[in-house]
Amino acid sequence: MPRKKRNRPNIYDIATEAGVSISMVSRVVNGSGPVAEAKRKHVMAVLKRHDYQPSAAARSLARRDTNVIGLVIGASGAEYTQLFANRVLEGISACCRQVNRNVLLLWADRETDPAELIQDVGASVDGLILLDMRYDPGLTAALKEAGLSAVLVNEPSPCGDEASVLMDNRQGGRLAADYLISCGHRRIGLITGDLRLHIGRDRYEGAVAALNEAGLPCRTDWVTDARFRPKTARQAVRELFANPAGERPTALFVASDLMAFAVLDELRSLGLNVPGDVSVVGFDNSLIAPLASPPLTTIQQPLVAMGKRAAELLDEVIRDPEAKQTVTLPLSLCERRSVRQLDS
Amino acid sequence: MPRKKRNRPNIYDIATEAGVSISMVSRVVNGSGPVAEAKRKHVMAVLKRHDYQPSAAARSLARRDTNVIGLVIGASGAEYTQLFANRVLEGISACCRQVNRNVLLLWADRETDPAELIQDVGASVDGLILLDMRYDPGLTAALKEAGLSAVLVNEPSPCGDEASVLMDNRQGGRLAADYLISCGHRRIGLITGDLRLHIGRDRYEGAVAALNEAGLPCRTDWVTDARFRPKTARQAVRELFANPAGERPTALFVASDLMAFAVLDELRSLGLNVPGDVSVVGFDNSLIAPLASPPLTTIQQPLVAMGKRAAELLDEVIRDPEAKQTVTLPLSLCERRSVRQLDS
DNA sequence: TCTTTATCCGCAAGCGCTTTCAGAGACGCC
DNA sequence: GGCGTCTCTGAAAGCGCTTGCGGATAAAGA
Repeated sequence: MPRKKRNRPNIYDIATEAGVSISMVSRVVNGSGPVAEAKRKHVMAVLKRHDYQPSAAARSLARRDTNVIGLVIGASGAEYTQLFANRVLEGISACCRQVNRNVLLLWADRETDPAELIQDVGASVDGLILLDMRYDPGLTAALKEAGLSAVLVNEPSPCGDEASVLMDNRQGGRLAADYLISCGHRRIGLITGDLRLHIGRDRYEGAVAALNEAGLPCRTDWVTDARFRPKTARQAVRELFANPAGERPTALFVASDLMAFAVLDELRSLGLNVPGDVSVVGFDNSLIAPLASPPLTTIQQPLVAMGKRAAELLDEVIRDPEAKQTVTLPLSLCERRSVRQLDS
Repeated sequence: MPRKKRNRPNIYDIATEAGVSISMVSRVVNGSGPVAEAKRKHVMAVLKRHDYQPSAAARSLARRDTNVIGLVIGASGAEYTQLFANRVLEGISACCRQVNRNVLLLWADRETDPAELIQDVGASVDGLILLDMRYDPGLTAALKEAGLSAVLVNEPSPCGDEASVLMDNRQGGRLAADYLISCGHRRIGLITGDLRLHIGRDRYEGAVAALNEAGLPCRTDWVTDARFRPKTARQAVRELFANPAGERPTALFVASDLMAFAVLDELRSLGLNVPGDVSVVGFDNSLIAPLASPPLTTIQQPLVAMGKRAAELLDEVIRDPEAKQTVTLPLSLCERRSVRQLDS
């Protein structure tokens, strides 16, 4: 281990060269305390000249904070969950860069105990953003124990113990159904995600609400809980369109792109044309949506915005632990070519 | 800003309670220096009892290192590049966790100047892993300037200035072609990535080499440089199969899953069955591969392994900057259902 | 018993920065 | 001219940990 780079100038070097005390330099660097304008300029110049960069370690030690937040990415979902994680991360990163905060990456695979993880890194971060972690009461305890603030992303905090940022799945579901309705569809089928999960339930309820408000009955034989599983979704389609005699939906709202993808494929193999014979709108606007055939109209998650907001929120909560709140971001519609305008 | 959690016990607390000096505690914690076994045990017990966790900041300051590595993720590629980043990240994370090192996340969007970024974080990391960053000579300079070691992932270091971990695209291309050949295919078409990029070129050359070794001519009218663009790949397919009279390939090697996806779709709309009429193998084994219809046989990138290796390599390089080397990892075949065994 | 070595241990000097506190000028006022 | 009042500035005390070095203590050789 090389002893030290020791090339970087420290605060003493700067102070000496500028002919002032280190306190002076510190104040200039941090813009704290009163400093005569002339002197400030002068020190500033020396600072620039040397590309002075205060030692993060020393600063942390003196300030008793770290200027670092931890981002723990849960591996709760399947791979495609992580597909979303990226965008969120992008938002977080952008925000942190602005306020000059660093983000520590914590990967929580299935075996890692969240509490343990928190304890491990507790000393090296000011706060945590928990992404796609299944909530667990022990978590709140661990956080308190470590004296850390946290914000949950994509997971509500049951007792309001933590701040959280969510997307409005209900509104998303409503959006999808409303869109279909506005395109003239009256016979709309629902292939939902797992109704035992708030995420699946909300999307479903939103859609149903929209349907009801439009005076459209929600036929129970046209809704299937496919549990977010593409295979199950496929089967749902087969059942839905099995009977050539019976009445069929002209449009399907599918609660995830992944399922929608399978639905599209199944429809095709049934000889049904999309959007000619049946329209479909998905949910997520994941990377695969534009790749589908036809490109999938879907509901777009505000991923980057969620990341940004989470970072901001964490900032607030670190400053004032009582400021915790939960913010819910709206989704939007991303039109592509899987929905047909009915001109009836 | 709350003054301080100040609940965490520090080394003095431990020392006092154990009735020894802080040096003792430090030695026990770090397993350095000679310590009588009995005392060691005793101190250890106190340590456990309090869940003592040394302050990272203080330690960094004293040791003049940070125990943190930076992972800078370039946004060079499109979104789907980041799709891969995730897995690599998983590998890095796993490795770092083992050696108890932290990883700092640096997001380099298009506007961020790498050199500037390096200078910014230079003080807070011991080394850098550069993921999907286009190489640029200024980079080496910036690294040297900051006194940082680095390893490049997915990008060779032109002058060997940095360590790097790559995947063997050439071998991958060869693997794909060999597989097709072993399945009895003799008429094989190639839809390549951008041949001006090493990544596209290598995959192409590998395939050609395999073809040649099998005594199969590589018909120039059967290879198209589609530049990694799905649209262009589509068009290539149309041209390839336009003439019903002419001889057509029975199999296609497509240099990326994304293109392969488009190829599949185009073939379908041409009324061609996969794998009945034509077989296709992709490259990447991205998330979409299993979703294709039919599920895509493809070449699997050793993403997680690359991440692991990169982290290990960085460790070595930090320890001994002269130890830089470039390691190349092999790809493997991931069989699914888009290739047919010819029983001719 | 008296060195000599080996083995353990604690002292104290940092690491580079922040921040309190009190002192030093400068200024205006009575 | 003496005295508050301000405004700036520097000295110094940490923050919590590592580590070189010399002093104890114990074991061992003379």
